[in-house]
Amino acid sequence: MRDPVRPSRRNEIRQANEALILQAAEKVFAEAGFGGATMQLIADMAGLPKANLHYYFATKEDLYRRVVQNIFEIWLHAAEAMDDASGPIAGIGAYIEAKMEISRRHPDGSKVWAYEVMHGAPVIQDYLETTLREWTAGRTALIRKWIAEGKMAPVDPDHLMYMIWATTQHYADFGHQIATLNGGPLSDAAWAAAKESVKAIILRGIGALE
Amino acid sequence: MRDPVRPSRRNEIRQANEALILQAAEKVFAEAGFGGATMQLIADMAGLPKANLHYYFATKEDLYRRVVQNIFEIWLHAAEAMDDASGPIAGIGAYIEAKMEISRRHPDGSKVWAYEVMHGAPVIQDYLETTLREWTAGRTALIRKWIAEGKMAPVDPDHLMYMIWATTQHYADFGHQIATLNGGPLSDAAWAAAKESVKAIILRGIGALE
DNA sequence: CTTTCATCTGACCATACGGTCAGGAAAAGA
DNA sequence: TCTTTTCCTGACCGTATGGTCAGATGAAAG
Repeated sequence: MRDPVRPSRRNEIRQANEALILQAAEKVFAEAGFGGATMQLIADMAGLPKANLHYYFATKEDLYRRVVQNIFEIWLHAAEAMDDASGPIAGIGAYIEAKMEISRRHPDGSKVWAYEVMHGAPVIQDYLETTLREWTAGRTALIRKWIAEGKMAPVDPDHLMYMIWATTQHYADFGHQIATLNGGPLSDAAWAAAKESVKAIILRGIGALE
Repeated sequence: MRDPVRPSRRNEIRQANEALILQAAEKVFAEAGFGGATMQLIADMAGLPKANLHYYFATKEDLYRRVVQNIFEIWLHAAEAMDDASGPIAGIGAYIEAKMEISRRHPDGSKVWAYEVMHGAPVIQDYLETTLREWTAGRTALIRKWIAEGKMAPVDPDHLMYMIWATTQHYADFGHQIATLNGGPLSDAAWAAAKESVKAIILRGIGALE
């Protein structure tokens, strides 16, 4: 009997190729949208024959769905720092930092998500209605608690979340526009300044005290 | 000689059909992206034969370019209220209100712009480098002036603009996600609350005093 | 070695796409 | 009315796309 924990050579091949394809697909979907992306382009970027893609992912939609799910899970994890915090300055500050860092490291995933939602979320509507809804309810409850404890001003928690999502993801989704206005991609220092600007305005804007 | 001011019957036809096609195109491009949109879909939505579209717009790209230019000009005009103001509370407040209203009235245009920028601005790169750059420089100069006059906190004007753009356009681009979390489209009251929330957080966040 | 099964791939197919074109219909001018 | 110009459209074309499949290749099991 084979040990399922220690991956066999075959499992290694499968995992490596799926990761390779997903990485290429994320980039192509981000650059061209679902309709503009072609399996041939993704195959070329992954360095594999097109037929091989269809061996691992039955259809273009399957592949796209996996890419969207990836970024969604990354975002969900970003809020863990928020839950452990005792107040908005630490909690929301850490969440903003985490989201900004994701925008910097995974701009393509962010774009694919934006593309998906903008077009009516045809493949992840169920996620929005279940996982994201519950997730948001939990975080807005935490914000309401902080408001009740007098740790921040009585702002609408939903609109606050939208502002955080919008602003942090803007640095990924509209990175090209920002780079053009900036005269080139943001440097390390410029990214740090962006983080601080966003944190400063939002934390002051919600009257965070602790 | 024909009077060029009073439009002839032919000019009426041309103007009406171009507007009809542009309206349909904006919707289809917003729903499907450039690659996912088809001339046939746009034609069906406009109620015209596909060949008729090619009579008014030579190529799909020409049509797309016109749609993108439309929303860009609408946005540029939205800042006029800002220029006339004597301080950030009136100026930035009015600008946010105007941008929010556009997100509500022209969500499709906003999505097409987002799509275009996200994919590297292939058809409006020159606009970003010229018109938008100058426009932004003018507005950040105004903000710097207000800061120098002690009318607001010394925030980075560029990142403030990004935050305003990101947040206001989020209500258009991610309107579907917001509607899902909200349990349906935003009501008139909910839109008003959103406007007030955004204005309150940002104006407090930049320490606006006048 | 033999068998088995996952992995891989060139060649192929039906479909749908953007765009063209010849010629008809309608409006404007003479 | 006759001519000219614009407007309109069904039919068509070359191309590119997502997806299929038979069969080759390579790894593991007996």
